[in-house]
Amino acid sequence: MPKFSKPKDCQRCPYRYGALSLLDTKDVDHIQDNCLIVNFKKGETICKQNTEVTHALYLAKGFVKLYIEGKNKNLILKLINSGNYIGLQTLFGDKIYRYSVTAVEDSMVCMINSKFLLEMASRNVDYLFNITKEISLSTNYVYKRIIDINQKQLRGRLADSLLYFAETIYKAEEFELRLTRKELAELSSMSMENAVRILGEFKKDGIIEVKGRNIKIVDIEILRKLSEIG
Amino acid sequence: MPKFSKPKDCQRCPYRYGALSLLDTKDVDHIQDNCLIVNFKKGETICKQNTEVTHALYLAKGFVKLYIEGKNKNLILKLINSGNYIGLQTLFGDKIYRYSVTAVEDSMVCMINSKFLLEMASRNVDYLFNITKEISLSTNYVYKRIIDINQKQLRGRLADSLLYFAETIYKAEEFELRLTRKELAELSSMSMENAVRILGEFKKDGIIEVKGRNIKIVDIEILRKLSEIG
DNA sequence: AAAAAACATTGATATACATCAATGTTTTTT
DNA sequence: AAAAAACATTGATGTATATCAATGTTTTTT
Repeated sequence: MPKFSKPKDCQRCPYRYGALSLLDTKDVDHIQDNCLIVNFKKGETICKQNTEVTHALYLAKGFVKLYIEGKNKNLILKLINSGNYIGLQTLFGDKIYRYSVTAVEDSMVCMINSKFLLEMASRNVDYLFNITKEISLSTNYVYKRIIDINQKQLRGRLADSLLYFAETIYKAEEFELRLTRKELAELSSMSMENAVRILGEFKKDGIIEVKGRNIKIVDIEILRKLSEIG
Repeated sequence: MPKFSKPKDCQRCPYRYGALSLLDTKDVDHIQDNCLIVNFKKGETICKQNTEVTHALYLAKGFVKLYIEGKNKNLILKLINSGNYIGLQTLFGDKIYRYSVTAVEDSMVCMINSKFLLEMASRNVDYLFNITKEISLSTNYVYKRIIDINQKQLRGRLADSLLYFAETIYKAEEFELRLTRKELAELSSMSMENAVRILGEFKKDGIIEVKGRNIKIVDIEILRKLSEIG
């Protein structure tokens, strides 16, 4: 079960949001007053699709997956590392979560009263500008995803996922995938069986090395090519 | 070929953007100074995927399609009626169009220098707030599209498109579809042949009436059900 | 008004992918 | 340490959908 606590000192918090520097001391203190720290254990749900948005969610520590729940299967839209807000656009849109977020690893989330955050944003142009930028970039990413899902086939999509890990999530060509095969499949928009099969193919072809959840990318250029041809 | 002209009086323009009222007279005049009106004929490209964003595009008059160009086929993400900005998030993101926009009907577009618009937005919180809201809502829409494409099958997706026309675009259950069958297919993420086939099925089942590009929805409830079950 | 081009329709065929099924491996629980 | 549950792998089968092909209709061009 999630454990709650109040933040002590946001100003000097090692996990604090970069753009907090755009606010003056008083506003940061206000955030602190309107914030609750919640700790989630691996597998716990941080927010649930179709429910009302009452707080802005800032991922201070941990690793989470953001996914859309479909009838039979889910689609993992992105993985989020610490130091980022989770889905800002829901705050400004119609205030209903379009997705669910679950902790892939134990995570610490700062929940900031959304009404308060909006009010504060509407007083601080620089801060709002920064948020708008983030929303925009994340929208661009969804544009990329939608066309990849729509047009690439299995190999191209799995290559995309592997590149996503190497270039965006782990920033390394060797990493321990912290996802199950099923989750890898949900990220790549395919069945779990096919994710396994193609992982095997890539391994056989010497593009990657796989040992359980440890993956090493041997030939990233081929992956890039596979991603490109789709 | 597009015809250029300078706006005469944005303040009293019948096609002007609703949120212009959030700006003072001086800023509206500034917009006017930094704006160019361009008329596009049906079929002409308004902006092209992967090119640099230099202007904000406001659709004053007309009807356009916004689509992502893939290798073999395109995906129409949305249709845009007059009175709306076209893809605001590109202004705040990395300034590269993630999509192309083409006039479905003759259209009049106000092109506002993007640097100027950003500068002005960063001085007018209310205006920026309004823009952020629009970006957010449009992102939510893409979230919906991505899951529909990913999980629904042909019938469900075509039902979605028909409901989109009836509820959002034409706001009527009888309308002249201003798209070709190929475009309808690109909007519904399927082959043109299947779009035709399923349209035929729906007709045979008495759900819609079709005569060329004229469509009348007879039983919208069944469409809603088809959309829901996917 | 004729010719050309674009658009629309329908059936037959091919295929990428999911689903099903059986079995093995690892992790968690008791 | 044993049992149960979750996770992973591989092959066989089924199916939704794209592609191919042929033909008809409408629109545009000359």
